[in-house]
Order: sequence, then C-alpha cells, then structure tokens
Amino acid sequence: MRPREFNHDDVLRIAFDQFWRKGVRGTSLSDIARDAGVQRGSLYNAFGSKEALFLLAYERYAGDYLIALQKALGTGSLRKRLTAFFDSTITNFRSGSPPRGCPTTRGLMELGAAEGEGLDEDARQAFANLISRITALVQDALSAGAKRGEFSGNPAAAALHIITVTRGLAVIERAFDDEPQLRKIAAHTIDLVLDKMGR
Amino acid sequence: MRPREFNHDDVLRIAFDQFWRKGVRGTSLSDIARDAGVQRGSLYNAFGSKEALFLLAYERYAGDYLIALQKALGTGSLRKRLTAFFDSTITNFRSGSPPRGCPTTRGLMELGAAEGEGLDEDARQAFANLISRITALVQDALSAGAKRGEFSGNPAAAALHIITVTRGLAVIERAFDDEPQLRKIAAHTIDLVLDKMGR
DNA sequence: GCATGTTTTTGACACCGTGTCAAATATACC
DNA sequence: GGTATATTTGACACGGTGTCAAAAACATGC
Repeated sequence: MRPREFNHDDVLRIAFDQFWRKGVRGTSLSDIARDAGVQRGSLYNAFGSKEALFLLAYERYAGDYLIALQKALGTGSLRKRLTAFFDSTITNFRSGSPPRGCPTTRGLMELGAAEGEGLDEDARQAFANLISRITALVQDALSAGAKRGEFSGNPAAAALHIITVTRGLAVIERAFDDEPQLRKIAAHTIDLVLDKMGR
Repeated sequence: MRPREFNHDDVLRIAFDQFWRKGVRGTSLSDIARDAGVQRGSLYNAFGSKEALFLLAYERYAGDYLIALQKALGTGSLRKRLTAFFDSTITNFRSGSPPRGCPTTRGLMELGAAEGEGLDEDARQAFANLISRITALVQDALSAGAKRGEFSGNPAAAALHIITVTRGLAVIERAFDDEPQLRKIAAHTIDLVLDKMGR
C-alpha cells in the first residue's frame, strides 16, 4: 500500500473555503488541487467527484455551524436568544471579504441546473437537512420561551417564519451588500414575533 | 447588409425559458442555439456573450412580472392585496414542471462565483433593481392601507420584511418542494404584519 | 534483504463549455 | 449589376470534468 501524501481533512477545509467563496460551480478541482498542493487526479481518486468532495466538506461545515447556533440559542431571555441567533446567522453570511454569503442558500440555488448535472439529490438532502435542524433549534427555544411565558404563539409556525426570514436575509445580502439593513430586518422580525402574542 | 435570419425576441424568450429551468450556468449557448434553430456564433454576434443575452432576457421577464404583481396588489382590502401578492409570488416560483423556482433568487446566488467569472455587476444591479421595485409596490400598498386604517405600522419596514419573506420562500421552495408549506408561511406572515398594529 | 502486491500518483486523453476570428455569404443600396 | 456591410459559418484556443493505464511508493511475507 502506497500511503496517501495529503491529509484528508486539510483538503476538505481548503476545498470548502473555495466552494464558499466562489460557489460549487465556480470552483474547479484544479483550483482546489493547486491550493492544497495535490494533483487533481489524486482528488478524483480519493473523493470520486467534485460533488462528493463538496458533500463531505459541507457536512463538516454544517456540523460546526449547528454547534455555533446551538450556543447562540442557549442562554438568556427569549428575545436575547433570538437576537443572538440572527446575529450568528448574519455574521456567518458576512464573513470573509468580500462576504461569502450563505453556503446553504447558494448551494440550494445551484441545484438541478442542468438536467442530470449540477448538484444532485444528495446535496439537496444535505441542505434541507441543515435547514430542518436549525428550524428545530429555533422551535425548541420558542417552546422553552412559551413555557416561561415569554411567548404565546405557535412555536412551529413561528420557527418556520423565522427560518424563512433568515433564508431571505441570505438573498438580500447578495443583492444589496448592506449589513445594517440586514440587522434592521432581523430586529423587526423579532419584534413582530414577540410582540404579536404574549411577551 | 445581410438581414438577420432569426427573430430577436423569439430568441430572448427561448433563452430565458432555458435559463429559468436550468440556471444561467447550467444553460449553454449550444442549448439555446439548438432550441432556437440558430448557429451559436450568430448568438455571439447578436448579443456579445451569454451574460448579455441573459440580461436582455431577464429584463423582459422582470417587466412582465412587475406588471403581474402590480395587478395583484391593485384591488381589495389590504389583506386581500397581500394575499394576492404572495399568491402571485408562489405561483411564479412553482410554475413549470418541475417547478423552476425564482429566477431572481437563483440568479443572485450565482453571482461572483469565480473571480471575474459568472454573472457580474450588471446582473446584480438588475436583480437588485427588480427586488427594489417590488418592495416599492408593497410599500405603496401598505401606505394606502395605512391611510384607510387597515394598518398602522411603518410601511417601509413592513414592506422590507414581506420582501425578505418572499426571498426566503424562494429558498425554502428549492429545499423542500412543499407548496402547502410555502402558502402557510405566507399566510402566517400576513397575519403577523396585519395583526401587530392597527387593523 | 528482497520480491510481491496493493494503493496512490501521474500524465494523457475524450468530451463539452465559452469566446474569438477570418472567411464565406446574403442582402440593400447606389 | 457592382459594392459595401452585416450576418453566418466553421476552425481554433483555452479551460473545465472525468477516465484510464502506466509509474511509483510503501507494507508485508519469505
């Protein structure tokens, strides 16, 4: 057995950085190979395809991101938690220079581009999965808030609404490059959700 | 002068149909040329580049779409108008089979994929412009509603919130392919906006 | 220590995409 | 009818994905 000359995880990290900055379609395996100091053929040998490589790299990101959101949603009043949640979300979109946007949203929009081409069903599953898990986190926070009398609406519906807004923010971010606006929308959403019922 | 052998507008229509179904990156000029019965080189001669062709085709779409939304927002109570607005939006996302999603959102997410590559600044402007104009339409409807006592909040902030939700719906649509869910979120948003203040 | 087997690496290839260019072509106008 | 001008056409350069066989590097057994 000839030993592998590169570190699996290093390559995933380097690859996701490029995918995030330039999109999946906009990143070539040559780019990644150059950055990682690996031959392009070695990547095919190790991962099979660009999409498979992306999926592995994305799972890595998704795990880290979920943990960060969990932390943000963990302490304080419901209002504080939601504020921290939106804050983490926007900070994530706006990281890098120029800002890299939301990998999940950008990935989702590349789906089914050409007939069999582009990211396929596995990728859609991965994106949908992260969104579902984030929704569950928010719903839990709202349910906990409801128990403490900080909120009296339907946690499921409110969580879905909040998640939809975060997805919308990811789009608005690409359109206008106006971070204060994003934060204003987030604040307004929190007001809307918390002021409607209970509080 | 040798006369052009194809109809400009026909090609734009055919091209946008493909862009919408398969995304800008996922559509090749060969595809469009085949569909339109035109030589690929002729398209380069007539439009300059894929991006320029897309921009023309998109402007066509944007104009038609704005008119449709204007009509939806034109009559009835504020609640009825907003309902019709979300309805038009979702119907647009869900048109075609499989559903084609939102061209603006999908286009926005392809921006800045590779360094100088991908859709460039002109496209971003076009996307942002349509979003801005739609926002203005919604804001006008809210302002009118405010005058008639159907709404007592801040029209600008509420319009921005509603637009953000529609962008979020475009993302959720790609993730879950669940139209009833989209309509539920839309209804919930209307409730949230109209129940908060006034009404 | 050396031969063997297995995996990784490497480079060549086929194919498809964009965009450019010069040559051929078809018309309008004089 | 000849000429100018714009369009069409086909060849080309370049870069992307993915495949494949040959070369290379190590682990193992003798």
